Parts: sequence; structure tokens; C-alpha cells
Amino acid sequence: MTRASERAVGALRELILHGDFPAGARLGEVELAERLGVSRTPVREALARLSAEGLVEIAPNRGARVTSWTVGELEAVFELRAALEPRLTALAVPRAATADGDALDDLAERMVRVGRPGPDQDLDALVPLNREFHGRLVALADHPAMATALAGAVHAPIVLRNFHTYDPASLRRSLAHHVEIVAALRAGDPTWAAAVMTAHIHNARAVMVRAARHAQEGA
Amino acid sequence: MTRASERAVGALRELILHGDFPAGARLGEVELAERLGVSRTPVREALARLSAEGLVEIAPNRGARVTSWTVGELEAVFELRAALEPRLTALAVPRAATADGDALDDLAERMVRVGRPGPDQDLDALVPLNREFHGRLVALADHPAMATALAGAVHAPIVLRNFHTYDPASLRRSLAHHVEIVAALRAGDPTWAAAVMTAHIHNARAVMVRAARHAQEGA
DNA sequence: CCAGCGAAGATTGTGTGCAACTTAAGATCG
DNA sequence: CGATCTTAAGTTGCACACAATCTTCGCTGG
Repeated sequence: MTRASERAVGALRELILHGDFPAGARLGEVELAERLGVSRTPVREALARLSAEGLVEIAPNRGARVTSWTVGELEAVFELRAALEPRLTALAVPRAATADGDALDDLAERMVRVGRPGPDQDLDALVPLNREFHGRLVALADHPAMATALAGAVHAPIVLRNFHTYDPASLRRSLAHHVEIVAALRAGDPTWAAAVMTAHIHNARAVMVRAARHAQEGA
Repeated sequence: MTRASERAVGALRELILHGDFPAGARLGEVELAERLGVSRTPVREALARLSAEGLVEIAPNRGARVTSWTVGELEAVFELRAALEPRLTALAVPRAATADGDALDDLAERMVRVGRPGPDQDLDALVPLNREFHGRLVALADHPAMATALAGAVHAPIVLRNFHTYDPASLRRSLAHHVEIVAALRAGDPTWAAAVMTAHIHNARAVMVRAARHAQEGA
């Protein structure tokens, strides 16, 4: 059997990312321990690790909560992504083999199909595909320092259930960016790829900030 | 009394940064527990947190070791710093009050005095001053996302006991950079400050990479 | 002599009990 | 009636014990 703390980390991360625990929700240790079928010890370790990832916040003697983001913090996260992810994309270009391009192309195409308005549209299916796309790109860059620095930042938009907040034009742009990044990668042009990634992130930033502002005022 | 795990994190971080545990050294839990006067539980938590900071590496069922850096990883860390720290510096400029400029000026001047060749030179004294200087700049930027992303990277050079590896010309440049950054900050010019910070990091990178190469070949 | 195997020792992973702290409700006093 | 103190319930922090895993050393066989 795999390690209990390992399972706890994965399970809890999925629960949070999937929205079972909304932002700000309290994460009691005994509650999680029962739910995950382990004792409090691995739960504590899982919370500590997710805290390092930025998914939960731990207040001493007061327990853990799912991280909640102010508009300002959300903008800050996108600034960080804008600083790092284009660089990683550029690094990935010369390292990509043909097969990597094929895999990314497949992902980008599937996202376009699933994201296109109509009866087949499934915005929830976009989330894992998007994670996979960006994850593969980061892996190709083969730059652990930047990858870990980025890791804490990428979860924030996901927690906000992002694709439902995209307006049609922004969503179309976002999906087109993926396709264009693959094209730039296949053309072996890191500057092109990085530029599209920059645009991609700024587009996402605009969507998320608008949504967060709206949610904040609406509440 | 303050929390045991908190003390353990701080104490262990200082021990590693101070060089009591060389890179690659094994960190047995019972050994640390006895040394720090706590039980294994807070030690494990401390190791987990320092692992998130990048100071130690944990292998499942095989314990923790002080992170050791290959030349390639070291270069990667400096790439990350080059991507983030100039931005943070630029952000810090408009937020700095006169008192902040004074404090940074004081630090920069003390570093110049302590770093100047002669009987008063004390390269070990530079380490905490340098940490404080960069730390204050990061704090001024008031950008938690970037700050935490950077946190893991800044330790690496310190672990390598850096200032002893500087040749006189590079050291002089490095100390001059600090002074110039303060000047740019006082002039309210973020572009200037960011540019000097970029140069500062590239200068450090050249020194560290050369030293790491030398150490690797010498061993 | 070397490779592979096996058992003992050591170390990490997990469960559980108790102490310390936080928090919220109720009582007491102004 | 409102504010503050008290108290009790619940939760986290820590220590310790046991289980699982890894490592090392010795042994056997080729």
C-alpha cells in the first residue's frame, strides 16, 4: 500500500481543487482523518505540504483553512505567472521532440472541441486538460527551480473554478493561444511561444480579476 | 514558551545556513530531536517546512539531507532570481519611505566597510547584512506571491558560503550595486533600480558558477 | 574471490493519548 | 442592559510506542 500521507496529500488536493471545500472552509484534522481513513498524523503532514503549495493556510493553534484570495492577491499571482511561465515556455521549445508537439497538439485540439459553444461544451472537462497542457509545458522546460516557484501560483485560478467565469470571446482567445503555442513550439521559435504565453496569462488575468471583483461586490 | 516546531524550524535553518551541516549531510530525526531538545514530531514538521523552502530534501523512508546543488541547478536558481528579484526591486521603489532608504543605505555602507580589503575585512559578517538588505527590499515590494516564490531560491548561494568565493573585483562590484540600488530607490527610478539588481544577480551568478565548477572539478 | 541471499539493527511512518490553547457560551457585576 | 470574567467544550501541538521499511553486515554457494 502506498504511504498514507502521500494519499492524503493527493486526495485532499483533489478535494480542494474540485471544489468540495470552498475557499475559506475550515479543515479540521479529525474530520479529514475520518474522511480519508487515516489518523491525524498523516493529515497534519498533508496540510503542511499543501500549505507550502499555497492551497491551504495554517494558523498556529487555530487550524487550517482553504486559502482564500483577495483581488489584489489574485493579481499578484498572475504577475508571478506572467514573470515565469513565458520563460518556461521559451525554455521548453528547443527541448520539445516531435512526439511532445503531437501530445500538446492533441490536448489543445481537445480543449477547442470541448470548449466550443454548443451541445458538446463541457467547461469542467477543460480544467484537467488545461492542467495537463501547462504541466507538460513546464515539464518540458526541465527547470525545477522555476517549476516549484510557479507551482504555488498556478492553483489559485483553479480554486476559483475558472472556466465558468470566461466570457465567450476570452475563452475563444484562451483556447486559440494553446493552439498557437504549439505552432510556435513546432516552428522552434521560443520568442513567439513566450509572447503567446504572455498574452495567454494576461487574458486569463483580465477574466479572473473581473470575476473576482464582481464576486466581491456581489457578496 | 514559543512553539517547539517553530523553534525547531528556526534553529535548524540557522544551523544549515551557518554551515554546521554541510550540503548533502544526513539529518537524522532522533539526532536533531536530541540536539534541539524536542521530540521527533516537531522535528519532522520542521524538516517538511524546510523541504518546502528548498533547504533540505526528503526521500521517502530514507530520511532528509541538506540539499546539494549541481552546477546546472545553481544556474537555474540564478535564472529564477534574475526573473523575479528585479521586478520586486522595481515594485519596492515607489513604496519606499525616506526611513526605508536610510536603513538600506546604512546596510549598504556597512557592507562596504566590512567588505573592503584590509584588517577590518570580515567576509562572514557580510552574510547576515546581505540577507537583511535583500530581505528588506523584498518586504518593501509587498508582494507575497513573488516573495514566497523567491524564498526557496535565495538560500542556495548562502548554503555555498558565498562571500568567500568572490574575487576582489566581483566583490567590489557587488557592494557597489547595493549602494547604487539605494540611490536609484531614493531617486524614485524603478527601472534604474531593477537594472542594477539584474546586474547584481548576474555578477553573483558568474562568481558562484565559477566556484561551483571549480569545486566540482577539484573534488 | 565475488555475487546473491538473509537476518539483525537502525530509521522512518503512523496511531494514539495527554497537555495546552482557542473559542464561545453563560454567569456575575456594574 | 451591557461588559467582563469564568468555565467548559472542542481543537491543535507534542510526546511516545509500535509497525513498516531500509540498510548493513555476515553467510552461503558458485
